[in-house]
Amino acid sequence: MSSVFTERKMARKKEYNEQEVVEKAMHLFWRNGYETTSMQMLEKEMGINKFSIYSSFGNKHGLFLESLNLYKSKVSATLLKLKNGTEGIEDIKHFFMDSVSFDFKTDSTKGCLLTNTYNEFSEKEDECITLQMNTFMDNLKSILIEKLQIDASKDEATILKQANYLLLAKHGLAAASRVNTKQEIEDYIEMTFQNL
Amino acid sequence: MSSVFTERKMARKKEYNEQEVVEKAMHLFWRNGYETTSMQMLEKEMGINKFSIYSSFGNKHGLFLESLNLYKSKVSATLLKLKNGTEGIEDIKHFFMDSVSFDFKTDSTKGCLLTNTYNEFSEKEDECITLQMNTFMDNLKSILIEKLQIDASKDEATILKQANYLLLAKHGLAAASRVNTKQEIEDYIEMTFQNL
DNA sequence: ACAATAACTAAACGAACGTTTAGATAAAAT
DNA sequence: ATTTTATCTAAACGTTCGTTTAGTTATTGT
Repeated sequence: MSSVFTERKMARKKEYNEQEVVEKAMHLFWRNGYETTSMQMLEKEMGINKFSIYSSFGNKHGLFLESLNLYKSKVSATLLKLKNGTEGIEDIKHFFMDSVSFDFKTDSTKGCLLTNTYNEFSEKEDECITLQMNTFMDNLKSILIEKLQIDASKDEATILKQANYLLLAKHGLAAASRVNTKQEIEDYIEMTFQNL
Repeated sequence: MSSVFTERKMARKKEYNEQEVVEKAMHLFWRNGYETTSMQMLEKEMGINKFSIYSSFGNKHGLFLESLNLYKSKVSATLLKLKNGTEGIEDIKHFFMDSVSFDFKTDSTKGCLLTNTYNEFSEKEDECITLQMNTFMDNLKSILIEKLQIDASKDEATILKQANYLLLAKHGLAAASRVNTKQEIEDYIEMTFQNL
């Protein structure tokens, strides 16, 4: 995304807002995945020409990274809420609920963009995406550990075990939000937290 | 796959065994997914020409279906073991362990072909694959319900809830087998069954 | 007013995809 | 031995992909 500082001499104004078109691109990637989404589809959905896409985002991959960042910025609110919580496991449970609500809000059949991306790119060899994914996962894991540590009675091994358990549960949860009903998912969350 | 009965007059013998080359195709699909695996890669891996692939399996999609069937036939042993078990939840737990062992046996980074396929095609609209996946999932779910019903003290609602929980857990498990260590996965299974 | 230039449209690019086909080869049938 | 035909090789097919480019339009600076 070109900075405002790099636009020295402006001969003609852009007829679109970059943030707005990224939002549209994000929804398309969210629904269809990276590979299945073609430049043609993006052109149509974003309402701008291929040339404009390339001049603003470099290439398809760059646009996808911007879409990922936008998604992350949108979920950062719920993540921050978890981070600032003081009630330990209850905060994590609320985070799970919030995540499901977020992914259900706009469209119930898309799941979590990050998890979808994680799945799609685990087969590929894309260092850039892999790094982004691992960073996010590691960050989430460390927050989970932090919350679990609030209960001082647990030893380090138990905490790590439970953090892993929750991370995998979150993964299954994201996948489920594309096929299961909201009730089934809430039941799943309920059961997941029964044995912590 | 052409039946032996359709080969009325054989003018020249096939230089390959169809079951053998499907096995090789399956491993390629397993590792890379459907879309990422190209006919060129399949040619090389299977050791036969594109013409031979098309004459034996119709097209890429047909070959993939055969690969799925082969995979299912391979996991059917562990599924049968679960079906014939009499110890309820303990059988399910063993089934989870067996599944992980199976997917770890050949290569630790491929996960479960069925789950991978389920993830990849959930975005697409492929009735044939979707039907195959749903059939398998429904079948597994009914078996889980059957095993949970062995404990007569549980009411129907609890059983359905637990079956869903286990189905989602199995999904998370399959995804995990591509990134987590065997120890982490066994810990996860242990925790999953703590409150059933 | 006019030159400079960024943003637009639309066509074309080369590469890769899944699929088909023309022709050579080898085994069976007569 | 010759014809027939299934299987082989290898080249080509038409599409679609992501990407680039040539040419037009609109805004800015002088």
